[in-house]
Amino acid sequence: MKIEEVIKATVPMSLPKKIILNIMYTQNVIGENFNEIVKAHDLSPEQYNVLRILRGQKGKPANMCVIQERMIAKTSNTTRLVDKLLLKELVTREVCPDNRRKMEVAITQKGLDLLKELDPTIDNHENRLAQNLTPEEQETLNTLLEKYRTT
Amino acid sequence: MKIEEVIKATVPMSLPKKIILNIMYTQNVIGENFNEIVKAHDLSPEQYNVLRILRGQKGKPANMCVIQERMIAKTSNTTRLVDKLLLKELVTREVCPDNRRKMEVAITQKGLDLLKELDPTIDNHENRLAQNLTPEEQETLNTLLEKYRTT
DNA sequence: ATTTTATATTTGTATATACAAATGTTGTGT
DNA sequence: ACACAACATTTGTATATACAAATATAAAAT
Repeated sequence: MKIEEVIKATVPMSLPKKIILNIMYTQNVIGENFNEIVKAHDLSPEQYNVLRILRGQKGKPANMCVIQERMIAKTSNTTRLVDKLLLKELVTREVCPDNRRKMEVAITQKGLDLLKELDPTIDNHENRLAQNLTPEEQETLNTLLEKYRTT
Repeated sequence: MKIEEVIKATVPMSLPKKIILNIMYTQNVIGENFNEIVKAHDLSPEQYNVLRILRGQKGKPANMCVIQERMIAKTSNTTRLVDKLLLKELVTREVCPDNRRKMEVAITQKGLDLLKELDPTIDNHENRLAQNLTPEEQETLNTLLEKYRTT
């Protein structure tokens, strides 16, 4: 469905404007599905994201600003996200012995188990959308997005 | 900048996953800039969006569900967005005489003036990002995004 | 050693969002 | 006409987000 149909545009739009609306709307479509998946396991998308980052650390704990800089939405409130994950015992949080300003956050076995349980559904979601494109088109889309946002 | 660098990925990712992260992150970059622009005029991005929709009506008022279906984020609370715009006298809201369930929302001259003032900055923002791509690449990006989210 | 500056995280608060329930109105079937 | 379903919008509420200010620690400057 063309973006003009999605927003039922009444006036013609420039190509740059269409691109922006297209990206915004596509993100929304992705987000809605993603939200449903993680919500079924009592996670918010951002909470899932933090767990994913911590798993990527492969056992090494991450401090708050490392988590922050790896998140997609750079303005998320990491403290409160980690608070929520702590309550569910999906992560641990301790003061860093080398630098008492920093916190060491690590994923627990329970957190790893939850991610493992979610993995197939998430992968499926990612692949289902990408299947609309050939592998070459997928590469092109990826490259164009990166080029597009070059400052 | 490649998406792997943006989120400082420690493990290799599938192409479908990269595309999703790329779209989410690009939307974030766009959104941050856009937010700054409209915030300088005391609007939220969604408030701007409603004004834009109303201008597209060319004088004809729109009722709430028409506004809703033209928005990018389909879960926005249109009532409260219009409340805010009313307070600033950027729109009017009256009960529809033909069907008292419906409301007729229209943009005021003050609203039109505000949009006109914002237009060059918004266009500039849209064009600046698109300039990183050739016109052909812009077309391709647009087409691929639409194909990507085909259900 | 003490003040200043920079860093890391947390907290407060106002606003926004998501989603269910409530309200009021219109259309339909009997 | 009356009951009931469908529709359009609003309201309540819990949670999330954005952003500034506060707190605590460490590093640098004097």
